[in-house]
Amino acid sequence: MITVRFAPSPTGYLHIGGARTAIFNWLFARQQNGRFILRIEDTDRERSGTEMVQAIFEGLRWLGLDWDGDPVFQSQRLDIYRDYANRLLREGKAFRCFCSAEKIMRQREQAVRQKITFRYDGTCRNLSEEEIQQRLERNEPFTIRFRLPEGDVQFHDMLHGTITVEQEVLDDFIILRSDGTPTYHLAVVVDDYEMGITHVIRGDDHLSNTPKQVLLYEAFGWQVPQFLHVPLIHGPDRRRLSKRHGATSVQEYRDRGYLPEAIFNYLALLGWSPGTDEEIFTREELIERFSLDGLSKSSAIFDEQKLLWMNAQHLYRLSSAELFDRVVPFLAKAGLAGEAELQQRRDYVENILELLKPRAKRLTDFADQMHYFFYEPEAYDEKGMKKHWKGLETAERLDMLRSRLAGLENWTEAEIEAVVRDLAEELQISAAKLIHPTRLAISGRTATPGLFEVMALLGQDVVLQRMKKAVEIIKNSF
RNA sequence: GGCGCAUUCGUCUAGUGGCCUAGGACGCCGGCCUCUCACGUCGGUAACACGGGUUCGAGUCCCGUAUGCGCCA
Repeated sequence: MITVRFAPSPTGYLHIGGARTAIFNWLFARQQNGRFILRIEDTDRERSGTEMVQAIFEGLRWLGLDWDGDPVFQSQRLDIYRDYANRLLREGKAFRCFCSAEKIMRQREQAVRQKITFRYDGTCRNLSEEEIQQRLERNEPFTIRFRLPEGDVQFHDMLHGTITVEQEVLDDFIILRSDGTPTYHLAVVVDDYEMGITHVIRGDDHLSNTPKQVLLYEAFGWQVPQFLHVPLIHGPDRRRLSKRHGATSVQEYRDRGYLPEAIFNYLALLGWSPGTDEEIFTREELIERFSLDGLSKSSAIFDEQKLLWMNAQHLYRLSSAELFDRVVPFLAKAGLAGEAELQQRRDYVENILELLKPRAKRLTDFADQMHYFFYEPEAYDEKGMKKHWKGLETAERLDMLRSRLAGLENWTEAEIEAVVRDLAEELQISAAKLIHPTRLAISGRTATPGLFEVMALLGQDVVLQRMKKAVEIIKNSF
């Protein structure tokens, strides 16, 4: 059985790039009936507050990425890493290094100045037993360094193929810091081994680190997992996606009215292709279609335009009942109406939603477009007034239409339309000459869903009242 | 600076030596539909980084250069 993992560090939000890596792992696990485990890499953090971790969980849950078993916290495994470091020490595959951080820093700076690559010079590589004992007794702080073996390092990456790194570019790297905490390389190898990870699917920013990890696997005598390094996501300026590019956390997109299924779909297709022309997929379809060999090797730029389009696609596919549940919090937040009132008028709201659905791209688009379904217009589109309310004859026509509508017994879309079109014919004008002024009168806007649908939904009383008010306004403006 | 990885329309991508006068999608532009706005639909715009090879034939294989990204930080 395959086992994969997603191993974020708790930053207080789920990063878009991390989310995509998680999606690839999850898709692979679910398709293979394998396991998808979560590991929180919180050793480097001074403080990894529970809120920071909760934010990650929340983001994953929102995207529908459920994980198997309990998450593993590196911060609770410090003793384990120390034990493994000591094991390498005992076996002579690692050694204590008493060089101070300051000394190493100086050497590094000097290397930079001389434009040469810094490598640890091996000062403590072969200290005598006595010297080590003496310095230990003096309580000198030390790090544990891995003793770099002879020979080049080679490993296989499922995407990139065989990668060879010459021994010269590596050095005796630190695996345990002087404060007893592990470095990334040690922790990741120990954890992946203990968690039984079979496939390490992660961002290719880790590709350069992999040789060191392979060396550790070999030193421990463990089988190396399958590696697969996926390319990173970049911003429009081709740099690695970061805060500078605006929203980078899934939470921000959620708050901006994006659907989790749309983010999921978009991210899955960013760096992966099903090999066909289809683009809109549900999570289930993606599980079915996903394949590691559809992954692309080059980095992809995050294109919010396309995400927006995809969001609209998923929005449109939602039933009005589903849409209702999703959009209510946004309507309430925008102050359109309280959640209780919206629930009470559920049928009415769902009908409105149905009309607005093909016109919305985000959940946040609805509140504004729904305003006139809840409140009488206080202002009218200025350009619209100039264009559609010019002249007293408009008021006369509107008034005529109003009284005819008042006599309508069956307030339905079809009946309303018949009244409007008949009147237009009688007056020998185009129906548009009635439609546009009326639209402005009842919505205050020039752009709405089909007028007759809107009128039918609004109800006879409301429509007549608004038309009456508009007639007055037009008359008074002359 | 060293090393690693990458390079097809503005963007996401299809393409695994002849099916490629390079396909799809987003965006943009235009037409249709139409009561407006959207949706939808039809059409257009636009790319194999460059230079050498290999081959009867290269977007596809090899080498180099350039550029970008990443790691060492």
